[in-house]
Amino acid sequence: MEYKELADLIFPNVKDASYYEEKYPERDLKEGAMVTRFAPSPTGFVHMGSLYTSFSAITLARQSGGVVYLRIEDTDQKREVENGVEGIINDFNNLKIYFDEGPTQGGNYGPYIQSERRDIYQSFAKKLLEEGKAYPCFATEEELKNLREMQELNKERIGYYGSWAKYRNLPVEEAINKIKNGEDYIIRLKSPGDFNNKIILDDCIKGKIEMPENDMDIVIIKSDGLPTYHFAHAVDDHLMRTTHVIRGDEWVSSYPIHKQLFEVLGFREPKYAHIAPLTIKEGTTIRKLSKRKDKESAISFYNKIGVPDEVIKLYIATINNSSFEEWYIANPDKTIDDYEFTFDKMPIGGSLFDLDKLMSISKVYFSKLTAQDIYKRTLEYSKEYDQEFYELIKDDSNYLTSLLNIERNIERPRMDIGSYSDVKKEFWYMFDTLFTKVDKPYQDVSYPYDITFIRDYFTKVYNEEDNEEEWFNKVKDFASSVGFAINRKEYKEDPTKFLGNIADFCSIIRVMLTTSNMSPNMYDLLKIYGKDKLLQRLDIFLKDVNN
RNA sequence: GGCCUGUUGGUGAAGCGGUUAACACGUCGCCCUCUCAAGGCGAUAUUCAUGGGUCCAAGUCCCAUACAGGUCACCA
Repeated sequence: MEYKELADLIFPNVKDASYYEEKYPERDLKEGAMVTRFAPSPTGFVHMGSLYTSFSAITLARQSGGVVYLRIEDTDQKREVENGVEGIINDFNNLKIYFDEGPTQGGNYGPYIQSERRDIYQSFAKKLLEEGKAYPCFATEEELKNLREMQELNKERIGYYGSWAKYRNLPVEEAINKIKNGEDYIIRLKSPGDFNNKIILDDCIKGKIEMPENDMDIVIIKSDGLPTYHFAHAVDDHLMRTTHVIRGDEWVSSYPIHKQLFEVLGFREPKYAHIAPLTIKEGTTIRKLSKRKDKESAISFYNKIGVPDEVIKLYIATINNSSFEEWYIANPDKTIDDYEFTFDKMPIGGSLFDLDKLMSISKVYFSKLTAQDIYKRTLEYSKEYDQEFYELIKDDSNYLTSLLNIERNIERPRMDIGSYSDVKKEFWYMFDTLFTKVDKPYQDVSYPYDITFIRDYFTKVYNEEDNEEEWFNKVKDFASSVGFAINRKEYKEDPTKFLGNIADFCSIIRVMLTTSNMSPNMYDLLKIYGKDKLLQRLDIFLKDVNN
């Protein structure tokens, strides 16, 4: 009776908890369907870590025929970021990642923003108060600090528990009086636990973990009337009928609190899957990938360098399930959606984030695209990030597309492009505007012999109409006539008999056009560039190199 | 400090009591080739942090030690 009076005094105008139990009934889903969620705080943007965790929640729900929803955990008003919620939702939209329920699309289990659920938490807190399972605590910051110091001094476990919990057994009338006097307070759980008891977390990923039972009188409602993470977790995941709580493994150690909360509230406990964090090496130490320190943590980083979102997803799938990569190599025509992700293939410890690996996945990804596709996306990319290149390619899709087609429509396509920005790096020399901008394009080029014969090749031999075989035969004939070996073995036997090998001859042409001795197939490049322009570049080349 | 977790090659990792210790990235050779990318072949862990133990048999189970990470708020 006294408890009831106290509860009514603290929360006079909230609905009975049973109201919410009825409002949010058990979901009608088929056997084995998982209900998962992604529950970020509204920091304003999505980063690799959140993408990684949400990926598991989403795929597991989808492939089991279940439901995944987005819940915003904004119970810390001090951490409020302007437009934080919108930012996150926008990022997910841009990545084409969709939730079944959430702040924007709604759903039957909302609201999906915790600050809008205040009354719900208070109803359940009131219920606990009425049952004597929670109590108001009037401890000041000062008192708590002293308590901590005392515990440190005595080498006791630190925290608000057992006999240290000063207000736990405060007579109810006194509590009522204090409240009526306007004293500040918060609501704490009256923990029924014993630290010497053992409980077991049967984690879907990590397996069985034994931990001591919780005996801390943790805060459930803060002085601003909002719940702590722990309390909100229990209430929300119960009411939203979550079956699998998939979250970062920094939460493992608070599991005893959560288990107890579910018990005290009379809720059925969900299954837990604790995901190991993405880590990064800094010098010799390994630490969690930080959204503030690490540039490769931001999705915008990949947008900027032109790595497609799909590649990020592929990379995440690769580290999320150890056998995905092998499967994907064996089934190149399938997509992520065709793969069945399972808990037992998820990493238990942290995974080191590896940008090299991501770029390698990207190259494979690009090699499967069509030239038209790459052109279209490069156009979009350069419009935003490289205006100069955009102007060069926007009105002539054929030119770039034909370049991108070199060695593409074959069984083993080229794998040298890993981002939209690589397109320019790969073909810049094919655009005169870019080429003439370079100060001395051939400054590092020199030959131990006179190369003016190359003019003869272009004026007398080179014919744009030739097919590749004819072209190469003529190259060989000409090279041979000016003193190059056209047979590798012959050249190896006695190099002094020749000016160089056929490869060296080809390299002169290649360097002339590209300034580099690495390039895609030369026959195609020459043909696409065109003979008239080749002669112009030849002039520049001979002038510069002879200097 | 308490509690929890992890430690397999240059890197990410597979492995669940008996395998030549997968696979991928990287690196290095050779082959192919007009170059590069790709591709083919091969080399990169006599050994799974260290020390004990259990067992006919241990990377795999147990115990210690070391190192690394997480967590111990009116933050999530």
